[in-house]
Amino acid sequence: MKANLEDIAKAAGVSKMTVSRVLRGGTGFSDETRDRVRKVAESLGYVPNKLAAAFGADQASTLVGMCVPRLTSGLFGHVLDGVDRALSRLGYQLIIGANNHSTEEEEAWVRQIVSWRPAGLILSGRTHQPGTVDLLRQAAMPVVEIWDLTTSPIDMSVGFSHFDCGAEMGQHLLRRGRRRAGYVGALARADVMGQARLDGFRAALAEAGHPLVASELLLDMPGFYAGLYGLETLLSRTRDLDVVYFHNDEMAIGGLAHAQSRGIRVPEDLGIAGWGGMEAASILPRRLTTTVVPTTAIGKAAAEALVARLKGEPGQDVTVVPTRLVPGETG
Amino acid sequence: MKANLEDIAKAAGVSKMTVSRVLRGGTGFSDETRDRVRKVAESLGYVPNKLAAAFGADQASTLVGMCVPRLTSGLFGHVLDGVDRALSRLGYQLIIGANNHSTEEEEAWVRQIVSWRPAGLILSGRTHQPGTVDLLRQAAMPVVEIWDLTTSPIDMSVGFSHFDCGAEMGQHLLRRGRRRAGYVGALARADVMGQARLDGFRAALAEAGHPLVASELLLDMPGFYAGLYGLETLLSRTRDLDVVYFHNDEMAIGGLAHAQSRGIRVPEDLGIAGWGGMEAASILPRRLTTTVVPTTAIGKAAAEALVARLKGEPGQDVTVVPTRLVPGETG
DNA sequence: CCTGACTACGTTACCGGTAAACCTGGCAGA
DNA sequence: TCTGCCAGGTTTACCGGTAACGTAGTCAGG
Repeated sequence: MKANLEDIAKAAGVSKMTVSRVLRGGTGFSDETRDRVRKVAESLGYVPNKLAAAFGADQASTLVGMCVPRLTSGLFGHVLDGVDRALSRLGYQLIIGANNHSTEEEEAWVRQIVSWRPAGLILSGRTHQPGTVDLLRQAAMPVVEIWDLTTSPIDMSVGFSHFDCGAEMGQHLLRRGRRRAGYVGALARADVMGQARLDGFRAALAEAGHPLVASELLLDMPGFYAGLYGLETLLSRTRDLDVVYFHNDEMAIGGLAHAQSRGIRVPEDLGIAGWGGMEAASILPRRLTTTVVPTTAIGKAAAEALVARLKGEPGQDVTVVPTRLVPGETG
Repeated sequence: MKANLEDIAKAAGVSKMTVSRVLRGGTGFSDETRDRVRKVAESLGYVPNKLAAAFGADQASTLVGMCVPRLTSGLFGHVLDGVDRALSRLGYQLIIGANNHSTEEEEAWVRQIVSWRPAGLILSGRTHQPGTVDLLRQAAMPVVEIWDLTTSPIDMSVGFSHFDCGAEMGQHLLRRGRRRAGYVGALARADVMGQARLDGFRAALAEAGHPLVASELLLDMPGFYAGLYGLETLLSRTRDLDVVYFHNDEMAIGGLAHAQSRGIRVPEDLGIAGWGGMEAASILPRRLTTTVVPTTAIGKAAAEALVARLKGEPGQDVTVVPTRLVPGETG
């Protein structure tokens, strides 16, 4: 990388400050100067140095950090997409990381990223290490917590309540006449948001006087196989269930596959419900009963909240992005 | 962000160079000095400034850029995951972007990222704008092109041949006795890699004397619905097919759903084959015939090739990561 | 006792931008 | 004619690190 502002300045016969102003589209130069500088910059193949710019100005870089639980989650892929579209349009660059549902890994990541002095951060979830929160508050950095809503965010929050998702599904299944519900989940210890859905589900059932009969929590990635084996295990312990709520749609589809292989009729013998709203779920022979999460909208809203804060525009600290329970033909 | 090296230096009664050496774990200081400096840094809540470090050293930052076609693709989620795990373990940070299968968008992204002077880049595909290639060659930056193999990479390449994938599937279906094949794809104009698979498929069929009968290329995201409608459209034009090859597994599953809804028996009336190896495909009542792509392995290999280059270790320029055709029960 | 090597630091000069203060010539108005 | 102002610049002083080099003190060996 050879050419810098000074090289251009010399070649164009102006000072490097003038070059800086021209290339950043400021004012205080004639049209001829502007054209000459631009031409020289072009011919020298000048590539701006954001490192120096962000460092020198000692403020607002155009880096934004985003930390998600897992990069392999289809849902978070859409959230990332929403964030990326909104930010790249405005000239920001996105640094990502995965915390594997661990607040310790999240803290390590945050420390790395903060040392790049980013314009802002987007974190997933409302649970963080105390040190993470201290660091971010002290740095007075714009932070958006997404996915799981909190009324007392570090800075801003965009999302919905996982507890309410679980409760709503519980109420729905009760209205459909289900009385003996089970639950199949995964990553039990680490995934606080899945846990919150289970808590909400359990609470809704208990309140109606038909408490959760059994649950199976696997220490595994929440995918198709986990759903399949999870339902198999659950049914081997307790045959007497009339509906099973799954951690997410992938697991629910795994559960459907297991039911089909055992000749269990869905929804006659057993109801099945998922969570997340993956596209595959809506195209099954029987549409999956699930909760659709507006993933891209959350990403977009988070990015916009962050940018509004950066520009000093007023914006609300907490943005609720509603989920939608979609009654299918499986529960 | 208040404390910097100088603050620590003053508080510890040493020069800031000594603080720099201590905090970076170098040599040239006594144990007492080390302990004192560390203690002071801790107590002041010092957060290193990588911006200044990368700028001052005027060389290799710990940023790595990665550009994928779409962030919503399940396959690329796994590639990202492989890259992220390998890089974050070594202290690198990942900047991502999506090019939407457009080399123009890719070039815009590359220009943005190069101005951060990253340690290296990972790009998807072998097709780039001439300006992109010039820029990268001139910057002498380590670059790994992944996904579609090329024998003449900008710098390094990790992947497999999409043409060969298509050809192999063509040969497989011919061996299974299929003679009248169709193809359903998406994003026809922009997705050169999907196009390469089609080319390979077409070539294999033609060579065997049973050329492709019909194809349907949708200008849409390659998802379940596109597969469903694509097959419907294809069959409305040409009923006389005995197998259909799809752009990817998601579309193939959409195709399966359409076949089921129309009472078309798979594989008796119609064979169906996909590509990619998504987990869902292997759990269908009838396992999908598809090509499994080692996504995570490609990400890992790309990251490792990049790091090897950065450390000056010898490594091969082209790494072939083989795909695996998995004969299922649908084709 | 002098020399040379080694340890444990300190000093200085940058890296490539940006902000802010500072020039300067020409022209309008008093 | 003098003054003030404005367009169109230039100059200077950083930002927070790092590399390269300088230097005082110590110690062993000849």
